[in-house]
Amino acid sequence: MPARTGRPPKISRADIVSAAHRLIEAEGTESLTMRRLAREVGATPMALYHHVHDKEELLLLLLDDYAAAMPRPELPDEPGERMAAAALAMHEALAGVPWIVDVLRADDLLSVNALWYPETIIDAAVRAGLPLERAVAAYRIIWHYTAGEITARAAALRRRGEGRPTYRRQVFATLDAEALPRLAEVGGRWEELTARDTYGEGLRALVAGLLLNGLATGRSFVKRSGSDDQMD
Amino acid sequence: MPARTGRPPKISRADIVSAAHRLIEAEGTESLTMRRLAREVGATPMALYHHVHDKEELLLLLLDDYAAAMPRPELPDEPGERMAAAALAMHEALAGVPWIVDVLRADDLLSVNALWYPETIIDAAVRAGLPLERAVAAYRIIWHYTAGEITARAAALRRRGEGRPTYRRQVFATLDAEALPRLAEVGGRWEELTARDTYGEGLRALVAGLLLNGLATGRSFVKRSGSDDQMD
DNA sequence: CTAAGTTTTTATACGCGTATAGAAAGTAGC
DNA sequence: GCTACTTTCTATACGCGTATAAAAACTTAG
Repeated sequence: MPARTGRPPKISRADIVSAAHRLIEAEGTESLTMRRLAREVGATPMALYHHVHDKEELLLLLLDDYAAAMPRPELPDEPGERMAAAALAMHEALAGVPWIVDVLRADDLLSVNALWYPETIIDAAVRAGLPLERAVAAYRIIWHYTAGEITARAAALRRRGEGRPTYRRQVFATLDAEALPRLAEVGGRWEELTARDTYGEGLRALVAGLLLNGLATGRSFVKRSGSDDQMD
Repeated sequence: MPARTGRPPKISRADIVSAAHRLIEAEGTESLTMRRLAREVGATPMALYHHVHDKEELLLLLLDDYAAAMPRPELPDEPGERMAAAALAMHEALAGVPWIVDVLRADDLLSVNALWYPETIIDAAVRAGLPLERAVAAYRIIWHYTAGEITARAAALRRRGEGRPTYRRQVFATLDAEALPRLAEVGGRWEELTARDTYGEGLRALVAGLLLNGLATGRSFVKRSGSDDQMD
């Protein structure tokens, strides 16, 4: 029964998504606006909203296509390495998407086709000996770190893009060396140091710490200080 | 010489910032728009732009006031605990600012009055035995994790605020249990598990891993996989 | 053929951040 | 007092995401 009731659609969700891909490819991220996209598919802006709930959903659909196309890396067997490798792949995938920041305000799962990453990381954590609940927590912690790093990376890129007097230079110029000796010591090297890619380093530290914590009976080398594990 | 040349200002940067504070206090974050704020100080919207570069700068100024007023916690002496305590304080401070997400797209330093946090964390890392460069890297890694966690937290709050069918429920409903066994195993408990506050846990793991890594001569328990420490 | 019902598309409008151009309101030099 | 010069503020406009209401284009029931 291909005959449906109601006015026949002029555009489809797939049309919209593929037009969005084309648009981004051809004219860059900034050209992807609902109005421009509507012109591209030959409809009015509001027509789009019958096919996607809002712009954020559209970006998620784009990301989903993107995630589906990403190659999945060979994974090492050792659980810790496996977690790290999957997280690095996730990071690499996200870092390649220029509009990612607009979608990273979402939660931890992103799109259906991206679920391979949490699945793999959680599975590796379980194989490392963590109970399922803690493995989920470990994944989320890794996710938070990853999303935060990507966001900062995008911000840094943006900063270089604009001409602005960097603000940080101003901060370090008017820095009170008595109150903030370490920062003063770093001084002008801040720019240089923060240009380095420390994702891998942080990730390895994080994984090491998570597995250490999860396997040991003692909670952590850091004594619990009373205010640091409330439930929100 | 209090006599300056040019048209005398009707409003000042301080006026704007304090009006913004009032506005947020009285009517919530969403009411803070440049146009509304202009009405509040009795000027046209564009007049504001002679005192702040853009809205993001305004938010940074607000955050700066906020950071100045935040109490600074007693810090333990043991370096690892000290790092964690400072980071927890930073996290707590940020988590209390509802519009923080709009400002977290910025970089690592935020505002002048917030510099106490990086200073303290870096100092503690140095006391723990890390060379200065690695201490800075450690701080940035902690920052990325913290910013990411705050962003996700805000997203979760937003999600609860809207009525939307959660999308995650939909994801887990149509989940391919063969391809994604761990996620299927978690199933409906995802919502519950991800509502938990894991910041403290992740932070302890991170600090432990960072200090482990920094002090040991070997790089990490994770073998370097070749693609994970490029410089960008 | 017509009337009702359903789905999709259009028209219009709102408030947003902010770019640009120029008017307003002072001081300083003559 | 007039003219320059400087600083600040106003007027207008653009494109953005999207809410709301109505029109358009079908199918189905009678």
